[in-house]
Formats: sequence, structure tokens, C-alpha cells
Amino acid sequence: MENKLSKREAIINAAIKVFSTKGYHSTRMEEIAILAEVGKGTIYEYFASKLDLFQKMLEESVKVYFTEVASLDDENLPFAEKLLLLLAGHIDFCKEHKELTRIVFWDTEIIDEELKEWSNQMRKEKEDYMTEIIKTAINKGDIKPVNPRILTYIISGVLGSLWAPITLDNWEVNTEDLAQEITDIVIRGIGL
Amino acid sequence: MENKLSKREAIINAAIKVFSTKGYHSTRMEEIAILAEVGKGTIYEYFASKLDLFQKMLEESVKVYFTEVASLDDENLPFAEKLLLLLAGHIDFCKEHKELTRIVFWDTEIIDEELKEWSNQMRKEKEDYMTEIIKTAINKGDIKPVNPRILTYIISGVLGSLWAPITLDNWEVNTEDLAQEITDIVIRGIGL
Amino acid sequence: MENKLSKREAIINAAIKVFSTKGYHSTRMEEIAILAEVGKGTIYEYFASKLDLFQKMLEESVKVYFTEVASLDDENLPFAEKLLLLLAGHIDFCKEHKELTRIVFWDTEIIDEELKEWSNQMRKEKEDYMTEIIKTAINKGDIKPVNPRILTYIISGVLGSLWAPITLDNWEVNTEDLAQEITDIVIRGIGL
Amino acid sequence: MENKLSKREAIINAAIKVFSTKGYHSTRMEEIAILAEVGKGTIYEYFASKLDLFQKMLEESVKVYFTEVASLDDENLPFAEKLLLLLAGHIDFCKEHKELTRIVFWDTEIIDEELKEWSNQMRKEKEDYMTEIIKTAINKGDIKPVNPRILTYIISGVLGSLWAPITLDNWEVNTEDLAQEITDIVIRGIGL
DNA sequence: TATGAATGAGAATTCATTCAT
DNA sequence: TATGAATGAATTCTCATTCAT
Repeated sequence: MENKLSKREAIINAAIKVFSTKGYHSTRMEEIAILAEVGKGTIYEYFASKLDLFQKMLEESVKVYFTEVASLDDENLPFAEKLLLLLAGHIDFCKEHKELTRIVFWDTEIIDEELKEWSNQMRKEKEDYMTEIIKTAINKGDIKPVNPRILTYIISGVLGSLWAPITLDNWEVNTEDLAQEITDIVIRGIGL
Repeated sequence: MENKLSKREAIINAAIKVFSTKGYHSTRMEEIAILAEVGKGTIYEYFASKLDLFQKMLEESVKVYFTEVASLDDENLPFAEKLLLLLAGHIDFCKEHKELTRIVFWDTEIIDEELKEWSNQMRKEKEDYMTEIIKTAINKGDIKPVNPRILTYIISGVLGSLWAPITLDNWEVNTEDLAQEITDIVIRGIGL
Repeated sequence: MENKLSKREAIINAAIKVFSTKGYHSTRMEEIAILAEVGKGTIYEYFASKLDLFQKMLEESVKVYFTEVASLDDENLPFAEKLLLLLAGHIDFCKEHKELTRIVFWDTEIIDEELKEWSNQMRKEKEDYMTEIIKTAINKGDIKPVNPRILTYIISGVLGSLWAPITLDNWEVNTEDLAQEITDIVIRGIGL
Repeated sequence: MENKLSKREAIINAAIKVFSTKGYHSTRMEEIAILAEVGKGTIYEYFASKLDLFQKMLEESVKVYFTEVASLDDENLPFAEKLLLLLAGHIDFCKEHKELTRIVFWDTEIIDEELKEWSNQMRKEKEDYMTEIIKTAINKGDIKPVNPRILTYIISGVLGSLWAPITLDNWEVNTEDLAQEITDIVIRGIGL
């Protein structure tokens, strides 16, 4: 039992590494098998197909993201604090799990209609979740009564655009400072 | 002459449609040929390989984007106006060229090392271009002395995140209003 | 008419060059067209297909060989003289038409069943022709009563084996000397 | 182990048959697969490409030839005896391995620059080996002081020219007699 | 349960040939 | 008659998946 679990984990971890580095189509099952130190056939004991492995890996990655990046709705904090926490969590996650972030936030390779749907659905859920928080903040008189949807796009946009410089350019940045600066701009604006 | 041009164009246009819908790897050359109403072999009269076709299509798409979305540096406008123009141009482009936008803004599929490099380079150029405009605005006392790089990520983030709702969800939105609302938030902030 | 003939010749000459250098399968019709300075379609005005062009070229090459290498049966010479003439003619031909020799003497690439038959037939004719000459020489008491067929293989063998060093290694040899030395060995033997 | 070897061997044997019958270019990988009773993909488990399979087959065929046709330099025999042995070995080989002989002795189809080089190199080695034996024989006073290179061409010429009648015409000949007759002619000459 | 040799469907690409001009 | 742009049949090779061990 324990063995089985650890094999499954080894495969998922290998999958994250290879898929996020090479993309879905350029990844060979054999490469994952080698990296996971299992036989090629063993992968099929745990996953039905390459697509299934990719999906399972995606799901688990998203789970890890949501576990690590602080959940915001259960905290009774002012919006600025929540935003700061979200940004800091996201930036740390980017720095620690460079490969994973690509998959969770950026991968748009079109593989399968169903997966596309799932991916799109996940995006909408994230947006809805964020929009709800914003609405609450507006209702509580925490922030101006801006269009919640538009603010959602601004925030998720920043989260997305940070991945490239941190991962690809190896931008070494202090998490707290960056989160604070972004929050400041969003809260106070750039106008004089 | 006209014939030759229109054949090449037909292929490029078909390529934009199919590549942006299915992604690089799931696209079959035959499908492009059928959509372009040419023989499979004809594609190879104009493009050396599948990768070459993809690259050429990418380059032309980027060119179209930069031509259509108003160039900002030659205008002697206040930053808020420039931002408004950029957003309006981008939103209109998204609405008119849904497939193209996906390619210009979102495709990060890993296909080829050289292409990855080119894609990354393009991103950096866009960022540098935006950063320069911001620096000028700060120097002119147009906006607060924020970190130009961070503001760049906020702006390019919004541009990127608008693609999905407009294209995938068919968000029917008034360009002027959306551009204005985003600009307002960025200039004035969301804080009370 | 004259034009047509010279175009046909240009194509045949180009075909000899390209086919003998690259072999049948690695030769592209376009290459022949370019070398012959005609359009690709023009070749098909004179030859039915690639195979037809190859066959016609082969036939003409063989004709040239037999025209240039002295015909032996009409000469009333002793066998040693005939052999000397044959060898000298063959060596000169090898030196002057390196590409052609390859085709006439060495090319065995299997292209087509019919062509294989034709090629084999041609070989047998050459052998029979040689065997007849040998028989006559034996009857006239010119040479020992050896097995004519075996002597044929020895002589055609030498002719064949000279092509490689002359063409591939650029063996610069004096025709008369080489022909004489070979004749001496064949006539007198190598034994003491 | 045994299985693996026999699978590789089955492919090589099928390759010999098909390549020698149809030539390199007219041979389809699938045909080899069918004859070897393996799947198309299996060939690629053992050989990197069609060219690689051809090369490996060539190398092994040459090895078989040199193993079966008696090695001459370790024998302290008079030259006539050596020649007799060589001829007898060669004739037997031709009779037993008709397809193989074609490949070892006659195939000059132009496939690949590197292969051409290899093939030419092999020819030169064979010539050098023969030339050395001849030089030794001359030094030992075994035979007349003829030009060793020219004698080499005569001998390798006969070897080559025997292939066609034996293989293509199914010439049924007694090995000993043929070898003896050729040797006699070479040693004693045909002159009276 | 674990394996990896064997498989064959599927895709990119080539190039002889055609045919409208 | 001469042309070369257009074509698609044909071929090699890849790699996810299977299954006997």
C-alpha cells in the first residue's frame, strides 16, 4: 500500500517536471518512467493514459496551489490585507514551484476538448471566487464601488504576468516588497 | 502575382484558424490544406515545414497586432490618455481577431527551443517598451513615482487576462467603457 | 526541329551527369531540368517518365560506348592485338567519360523489373560476342583451347574492375602501357 | 537472450533478402517487417533507421564473406594454391549465398555519401590485401615480376564477374573445375 | 504487481507528374 | 511548344499502449 502510494507520487512528481518543462506533446511517457524510476508499463497501473496522467497531475497541482496560497474567505481582514496575502502567497509559490506554476497558471496548450473545458471552468471558478471577495469588500465599504469583474481581471492579470519574469528571467525579488508595491498601486492608484 | 499572394495568404489565414483552435501539435497539415483549399503539397511550396509555417504565422500576427493597436510613443498625451488608447485598441483587437489574439498573447506551448527564445524575447521587448513610457510619464510628473517594472506587469497582466473572457466566454462589452473603467482603477486606485 | 533535337540532347546529357553522380533514386527531375536549362514540364514533352528517360539515356550511352570502343570482329587481327585494342579503347573511354562508364558498366541499381531484364540481356550479349571472338581465335590456332566462357569472364572482369580506380581514385595511368601489361599477363600468364 | 538475438537476426536476414532483390530504394521497411514476421516498429528497436539497417546488414555480410572465404595470408602456400583456394571459396560462397554475394560484391547504388566512402574504402582494403600477397609471391620468386596492382584488378575482376552468371543465370558449375581452369589461365596464360 | 519488448496507427514530408497558361 | 505552380500518393519513423512474463 505504502509502496503503491509512493510509486504513484513518484510518477506524478516526474510528470510535473517533464510536462512543465517540455509541454504535453513533447513529453514521452518513457521519460517520465525513467525519471520516476519505474517501468514504462507501471505508469499504466496507476493512470489510464497519458492524458489521464496529465489531468491528474493538473488537478493535484491546483490543489497544492490552493493549499499553499492562503485561503482568503475565512479571514476577516480588510481587502488590502487579503490582497497582500494573496500576492505574497502567489509570489512565494512561483519562486518555490517554478514548474508547477507554469502548469497551474499559464499552460494553455490545447490537448483535448474536455481538458480545455475543465481548464476554462477552473479559470471561471477562480474569477468567481475573487469577484465574491471583491463584492463583499465593496459592501463592507472597504473599497470603492468599482466593477468587481474588472478588478478581478486586473488582479488575476498581475498574478499571471509575474510568472514569466520570476521563472524565465530568474527575477530575484523580495516577496514582501513586491506584494506591498503592487497592493499600494492597486489601492492608491498611480495618479497624483 | 495576385494569385500567388492570395494562395500564401489563404494558407496563413487557415493556419491562424487551425493553430489557434487546436494548438500546434494537434493541428494536422492536411487540415490547414483543406481549410485553405489547396493541396497538402502546396503548403510546402510556400513554407519549409510545419514549424516554419507556425513561425511565419506568428510573426505576421504580431505585426498585425502592433499595426492595429495604436502606437503610443509618438503621441504627446498624458499617461492616462495613452493607457486608455492602449486598452481600447487592445480590446477592439481582441474582439475582432479572436484567434489571432490567442496566438499573440497566450501561446506558450513548448514547440521548439528557438521559438521559445523568440517568444520570450518578444515579451521582454513589449515590457521594455511599456517601462520606457512609464519612466517618461514619471519624469514628466504625470504619475506617481511607482516602480515602472511593477506597473508594467500590472498593465500587461490586464491585457493578457482580458483575452479569455472576450474570446472564450464571448463577453460582449463596450470597448470605451471597459477601457475607461480599467484606466480609472489604475489611475485612482480602489481605496477610499 | 533543330531546336527540339538540341533540347532532347540537352536533357539526355544532363540526365547522364545527374543519374551517374547520384544514382536513379536520388536524382530529382528538377535537377535535370535545371542542368538542361529547360522547364520541368519540358522533359515530359520528350520522355514519358523518369524511368523512360533513364532507359533512353542508358541505351544511348551503350551506343556511344560501342561506337567509341573499337569494334573487334571486322578486324582480321591476332587475338592479342584485338585484346589490346579492346583494353585501350575501354581505358580511354573510362578516362574520357567517367560518368558514362559508371552507367554502362557498373550501374546495377534495381529500379524496375523490365530494366533489370534489359540490363541482364545486354550483359549476356556482350558475353556472347566476346565468346564468339574467343572461339574464332581458338579455331584459328591463335590461342590455347581454353574454355571460352571462362576467358570471357576474365576479360569482362578486368574491364569492369578498371572503372573504380580510374574514376573514383583518379588513377592517372598511361593507356597504352596498362593495356599492354594486362594483355601480357593474359597471354603469357604469371607463372615462371 | 536467444529470442532477442533471433529477432535481430530475423530482421537482418529479411533485409538481406529484400535489399538484394529490390535494391535499397525500392525496398519498403514494411516488406522487411512482414518477411521477418515482426511489426514495423520492431525494426526500429534494433536499428536506428533504414540506412542504419542497410549498413549493419552490409557489414555483417562482409564479415560472413571474409569468414567463409578462406583467409590467405596465414597459409604458407605457393601462389597458385592460394589463388585456387580463393577462387574455390568465392565460387562456393556465390553458390550458397546468392543474395549476399550481390550485396558484398556488386551493390554500388548511391545511397549516402558516408556509405559510398565506406564502400570505396572496403574495395581499397581488399585491393591492398591482394596486392600484398602478390608482392610476397613475387619476392619469393613464386611468380613473374608483374605489376601487382594490375594483377589485383584481373583477379578481383574475375571474382566480380562470376557473380552474375552464377546468381542470375543459375550457372551450375563444378567449383573445383572452374577454380582450376581460371587458375590455369592466370598462371600459364592463353598464348601458345 | 511490475516490466519493457513489441506493436501499428498516424503524421510530416517528398517529388514525379499534370495541366492551365 | 514550353513552363512551373499545384498536387496527393506513398513512405519513413515515432511513441502511446499492450500483454506475456
